[in-house]
Amino acid sequence: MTGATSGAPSRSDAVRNRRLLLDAAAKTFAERGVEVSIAEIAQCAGVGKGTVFRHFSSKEELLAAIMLGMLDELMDTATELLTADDPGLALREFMAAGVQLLVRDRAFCEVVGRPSLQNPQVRAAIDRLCDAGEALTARARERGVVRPDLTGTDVVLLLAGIQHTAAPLLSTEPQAWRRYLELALDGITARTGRELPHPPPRRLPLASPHPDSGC
Amino acid sequence: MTGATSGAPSRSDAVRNRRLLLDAAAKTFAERGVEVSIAEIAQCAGVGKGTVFRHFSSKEELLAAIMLGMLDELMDTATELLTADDPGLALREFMAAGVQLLVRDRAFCEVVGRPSLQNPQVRAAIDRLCDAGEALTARARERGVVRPDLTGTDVVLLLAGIQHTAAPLLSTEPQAWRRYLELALDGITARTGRELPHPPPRRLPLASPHPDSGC
Amino acid sequence: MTGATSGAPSRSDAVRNRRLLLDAAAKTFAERGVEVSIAEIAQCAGVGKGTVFRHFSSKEELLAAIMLGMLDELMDTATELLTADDPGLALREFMAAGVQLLVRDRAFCEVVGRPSLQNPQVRAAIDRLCDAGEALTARARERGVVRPDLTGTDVVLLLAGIQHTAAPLLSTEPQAWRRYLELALDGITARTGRELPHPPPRRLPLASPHPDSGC
Amino acid sequence: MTGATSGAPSRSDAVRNRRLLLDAAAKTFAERGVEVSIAEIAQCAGVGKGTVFRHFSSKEELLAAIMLGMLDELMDTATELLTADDPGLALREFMAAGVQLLVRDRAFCEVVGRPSLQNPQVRAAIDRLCDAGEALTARARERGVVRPDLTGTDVVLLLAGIQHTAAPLLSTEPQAWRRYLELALDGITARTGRELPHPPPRRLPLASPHPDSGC
DNA sequence: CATGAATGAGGATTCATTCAT
DNA sequence: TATGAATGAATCCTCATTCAT
Repeated sequence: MTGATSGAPSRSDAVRNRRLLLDAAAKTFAERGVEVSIAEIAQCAGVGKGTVFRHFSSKEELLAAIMLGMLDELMDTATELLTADDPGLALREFMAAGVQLLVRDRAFCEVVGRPSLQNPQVRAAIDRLCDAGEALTARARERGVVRPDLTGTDVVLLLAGIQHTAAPLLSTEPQAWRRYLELALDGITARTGRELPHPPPRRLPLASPHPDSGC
Repeated sequence: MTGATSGAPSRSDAVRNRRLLLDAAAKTFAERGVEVSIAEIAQCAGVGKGTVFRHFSSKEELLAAIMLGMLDELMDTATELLTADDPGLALREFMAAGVQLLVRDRAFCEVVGRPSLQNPQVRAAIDRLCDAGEALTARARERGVVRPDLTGTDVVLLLAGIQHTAAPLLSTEPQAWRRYLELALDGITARTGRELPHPPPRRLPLASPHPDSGC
Repeated sequence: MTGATSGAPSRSDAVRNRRLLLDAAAKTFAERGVEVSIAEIAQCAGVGKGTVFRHFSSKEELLAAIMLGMLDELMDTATELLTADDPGLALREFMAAGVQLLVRDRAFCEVVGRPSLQNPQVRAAIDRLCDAGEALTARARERGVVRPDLTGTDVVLLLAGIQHTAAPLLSTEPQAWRRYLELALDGITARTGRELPHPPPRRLPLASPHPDSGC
Repeated sequence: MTGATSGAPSRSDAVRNRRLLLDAAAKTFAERGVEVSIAEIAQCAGVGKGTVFRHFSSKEELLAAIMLGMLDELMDTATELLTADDPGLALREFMAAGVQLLVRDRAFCEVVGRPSLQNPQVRAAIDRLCDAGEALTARARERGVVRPDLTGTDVVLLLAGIQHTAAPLLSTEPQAWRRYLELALDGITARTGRELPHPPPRRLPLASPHPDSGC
């Protein structure tokens, strides 16, 4: 349920430390991005650096665990919203929840579409999220409240896009994302008759958009 | 017009090296982001590390020079489009140009809304770009082809948002951004009668969207 | 008493390494001056560079720790001598101890009156040393064995002066400083009736004697 | 006469550049010490870096040339004073001149007793200076105005010692050296009956007082 | 000759990760 | 098991010196 990557420890203090660590890491990553040092996270959690590596074999893995937690959280929201009465409203609420998550978490933003996403479990979680997004979208499509060629993956991708649109404003206008969410909603509900130009994505390929290349 | 930050050298070999350097840096930053080391850029340019610092007194300044070049390029596009016949089409073309620029350059994406933006010249260039965006938007607003409360800053912000939306797809679908540009255009041209929820931004504040905080 | 700047580590290996480090740094600084690289000190101590920075957060701090140790040592000598029977002899012994310390340590010489002295703890230690010097001098003045306008700060300043006078000879004549100490003692015990020309210093201002200036 | 180390150039612009360079280097070394970069000296002289190396094959050599100039200047003073009426006053004036030279020149201070002094021409100039100092001292000794075992080398060494004694005060009390010059004069004129403890130096050995040693 | 561009060794410092206690 | 000490690769940057223009 938690998306733990390492086998969950059994001793109670270990369990407690893992919790402490995840909370501290989540908070620190959220505030300062993926660049925070392990030392800082450890200090924030009140444990030694060694303990971090006992629970997570690398920084990468710790980051993945945090990201998984957030994805799972959003996934839960999506699942709940699947049973909502108004599919259009449900979609809007899903998007609002997703954007808010991103807005509150700097690392989450940095990770989306980046190498860390190569982690298989994170990939799987995103796939599940896209599926849930698709389910929400399908309901909205059926009701005709969104354009017919909109996919769940589009919706998930838009979350990051909306956050990123608002990003430069957020420090002074923490709610500015609502403006761009609204704009996006107007975009996806527009019935223009025209199809969107590029074939709809089904799944995220998850490779870096700017792959390395020799010189 | 050129956006050069350091005085251009006059000797032919220096000019050539500076060109080599800017090209290598642009290419490397574009592909790998702002994290690439100076050593790598130097190697890519076929010069010594010291030469980089002869031309640009710090990594920051080199990055700023590249960014300024790109911003100026986009600015030029905007200026040209200001005299186009169809204001709606002009706006679309401006946005397409901007998104394409971002799509091709990882560093450019990373720099937008981030600490590097603190560089005064880059800030000024972005302000100019927002002004140009506003001019383009104003013309479109007057013709009624975009919603009345859309600003030039909205438009500039959307560039990064659209790029970011498509980012995870770009390595396999390099043109995917067109899909989200279209979606955004549908959003900004929608005449819903409703105002967008958050007051429109006039200028970018340029502080980090995720300010540090203690633990 | 110990003059440690960083909290002393508790683990036995760390304590040992810190000792190794301080000894190596003291020795290397003493022999080669403040310019020695951290790498060299680390190698001399048989530890990695990182270990140096674990114990001392910067080269400056390491240097300060060494200097503080020496100043404290001299301070202890001064304190002991304060209870000696013969105030004149006590002053002489204090000066001999101080000059010897300087003679043995190149970095200590370089640090006196130089920017490193900006370190608040080192400044404070020097102030304390001047106070102790003043106490010793006061006793000698009362007995009439030194000129009436001689201050403790004069005495402390003379330590460096005497060392520096002898410096060029020391490699071939390690005891040459005794000659100039004697000369200085004759100077400070002289009862000429004339006052020394410049008002006596009370405390060391500690700014660089050759401040920068443009060209 | 100038102590040039490189053959004096013949073309008039080269002569002029050499002069410019020496003046700029003297000024810059004086103010900032031996650590100033060649680039800065070149800029201060208004010439290119290459020109510095055309005239002086290394920074070391440039420094030596400056030092030679100063030593020659002091030497000239000494020579003049040899014909003065009052040998005691002459010695005092020589010492005052020497200390003032040091006080005004940070590099000169740094160089005395340091590796740069290994330069043969500088060594020779110092030897000559010691000889001149000895001549002045001899006259004073004959008149009985200085202690009988004082040598010219003692006197020269004392110049640096006096400057160094006053060094920490000089930025706030530029004339403080006069206090310590007086103290030194009282020391060397004292007729205690006792001989100074260490055999008088005849010549300066000029090796670093803190020779390197392996670890 | 004069210039200043290019070089690259060297220096301080950071940080993920390993490992002895 | 938890700790934090040790490590060393990697990074940005400086500067004396060389050399093409």
